[in-house]
Amino acid sequence: MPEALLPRSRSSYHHGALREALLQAGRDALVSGSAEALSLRELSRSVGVTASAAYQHFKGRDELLEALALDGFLALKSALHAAIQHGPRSAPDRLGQAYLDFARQHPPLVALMFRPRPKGRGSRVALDEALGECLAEFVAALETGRAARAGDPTQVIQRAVASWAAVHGFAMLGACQAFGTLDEWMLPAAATLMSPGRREG
Amino acid sequence: MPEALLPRSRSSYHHGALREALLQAGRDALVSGSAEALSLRELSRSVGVTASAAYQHFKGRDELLEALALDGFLALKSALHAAIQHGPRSAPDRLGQAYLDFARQHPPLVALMFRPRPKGRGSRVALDEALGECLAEFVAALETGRAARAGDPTQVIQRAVASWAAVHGFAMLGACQAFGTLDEWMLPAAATLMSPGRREG
DNA sequence: AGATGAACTAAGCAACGTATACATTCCACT
DNA sequence: AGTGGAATGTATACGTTGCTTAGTTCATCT
Repeated sequence: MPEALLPRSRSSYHHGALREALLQAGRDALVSGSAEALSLRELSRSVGVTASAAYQHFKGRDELLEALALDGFLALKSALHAAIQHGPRSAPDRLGQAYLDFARQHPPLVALMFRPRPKGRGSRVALDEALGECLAEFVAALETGRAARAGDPTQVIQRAVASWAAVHGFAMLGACQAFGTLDEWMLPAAATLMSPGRREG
Repeated sequence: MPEALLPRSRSSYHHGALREALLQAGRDALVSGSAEALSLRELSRSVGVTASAAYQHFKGRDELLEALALDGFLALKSALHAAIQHGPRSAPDRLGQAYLDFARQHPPLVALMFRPRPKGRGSRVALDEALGECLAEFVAALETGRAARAGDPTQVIQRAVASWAAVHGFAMLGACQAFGTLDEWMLPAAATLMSPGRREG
């Protein structure tokens, strides 16, 4: 645990980095528990602070969850970016694998990131931005293949979203443990969908 | 509202069909609100009964949610079954369309149905059964094409799950309103993924 | 008629999210 | 250095939630 997230001194009145400490506690909680079970009071308690203190940094529980979701998208983007840089197999394959790994390692986080949005909330621009950056990684992965470069830009994006949807579907079905764990054939099937230029056997 | 869901008489002590009334109230609540926001107390209140009464029919809130999820899977199965029976275009296309329609019409329900399962809960056999019946509809849709019949059974199922994952991914990305609404190209792209024998222009 | 068990009510507990009022600490200006 | 205001924390309280326990009413069976 980085020192910066601890109170500056044992008896310090001010925490010093409460917002980040709360987010870190939230990340930790999301490793094993669902976002629904995440309690603002318990988070505050775990960092040694009153519940009301959290309201200095978040408008409420929902805004904290939104911050955690944004955090998750940034982490996902990093993971995808790292995956397509180098390694065996094709870039789309590596991207898909990285996506499924991420989803398998943080199921509650992914559920939080992609939960249905309440009707007319237009205030999620930061989330949409991060979403766009993730899409850019899909585009980048597809553009490493020469075939994809031929299509016009909108078609490239369309293919990127299709790829995203495919791996995301596998990730979600895997997370809810439909059909046991899909591990045996999930990965090859997902890879198949990820590479639109080829067909399986 | 069917008469069977109403109390037998105005001053009746016993409700008479409380379990189904609670489920119906839950379905109604899931039309506009998330499962997280669903309150057992408010549900009971809305059907004119004390909260404790619900515990005669469900072990707790979670079991009620599970019953609603099961209900959702049965509804989904019916929708898929009806879709592949007849209509224009191919059966897989119709199935995919029906799936996306269902997801768009009941986003909170779908989120509940496919939420990540808590680790070692083995008591969801009914849910797994309904899941299997939905998968059967995907298999049936794919088997209307002659190409799919050639593969061995495990490969057919693999293709069915791949199709499911593809449309499900689109449904989820659509539900969380990534990229605005994906309507413009979501459907054709999804249809592309659903029909593994063809490729888009 | 009397008993038995299912379905409900009443009352109460701990925990939650949130709002308000107050206390403390830090920063910037003089 | 001293001071005032903003930032950041505490204390407390309100209403709601899930759930438990103990009592009440009803239907049914012998």
